[in-house]
Amino acid sequence: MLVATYNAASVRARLDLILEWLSENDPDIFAIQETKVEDDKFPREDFEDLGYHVALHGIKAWNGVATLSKVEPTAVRAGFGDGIFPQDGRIITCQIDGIWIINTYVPNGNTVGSEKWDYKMKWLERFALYLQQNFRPDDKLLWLGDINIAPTPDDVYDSVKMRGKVGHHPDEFARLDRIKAFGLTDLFRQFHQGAGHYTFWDFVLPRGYERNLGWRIDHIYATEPMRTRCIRCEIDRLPRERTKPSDHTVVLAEF
DNA sequence: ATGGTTGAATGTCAA
Repeated sequence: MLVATYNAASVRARLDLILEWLSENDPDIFAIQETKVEDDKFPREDFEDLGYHVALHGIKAWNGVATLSKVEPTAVRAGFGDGIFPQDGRIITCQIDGIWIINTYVPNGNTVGSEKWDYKMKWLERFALYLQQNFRPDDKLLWLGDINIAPTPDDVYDSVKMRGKVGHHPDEFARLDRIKAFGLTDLFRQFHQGAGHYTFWDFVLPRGYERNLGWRIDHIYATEPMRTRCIRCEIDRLPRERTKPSDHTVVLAEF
């Protein structure tokens, strides 16, 4: 089984790129973040034509998550399902072929100390609670998406410069540790060590991709029953090298 | 020193 995740930075702007990637790689599950489109405008048919079911939680203009799967998803839940936390297109959960798939677009946080930063902290705390209240560590479960945290010094191009900034801050590390304490493992680090493995390169930095000024902020986490079944986890840089790319690229895991 | 790019929407914000 092949599972992949991709922050598309607009699913419509990236439609041809995604359709080609799906045709070439034939994943069983493909999680998209930052779809930037309401559900009734999502290009559903293009994916259905390739044999995918589509589970959506989109809003107008920003955010938005979509989970595509060859096997029909069940128990689809958009948002945290508590009627309290904002339904802002950042989390969609479903069960696919007996495996829980939680696809998230974690808030960016903008700048440390801002209102958006506070929301990111609260969101991460809410997500830790969501795991504890809805799942067990011995469930077959994957958490994947744009996590918006580079958790170790190897996960960002200049850790000394970025430490204490948004995306590489101790308060983020602590909250991610608490989430992982549920029983989740970062699959990429099961197979690859060291610096330079990134999933996002900021458009703003001149020749940022060519100079590999990146961040590893798109992750796939697994509970123990899925970790032991994982045989491969890779970053595919090809989508980032295309014309009109997203600023992120695809991360994939095989089971 | 606060630049630079992209997408959605058409103001300007979010990333």
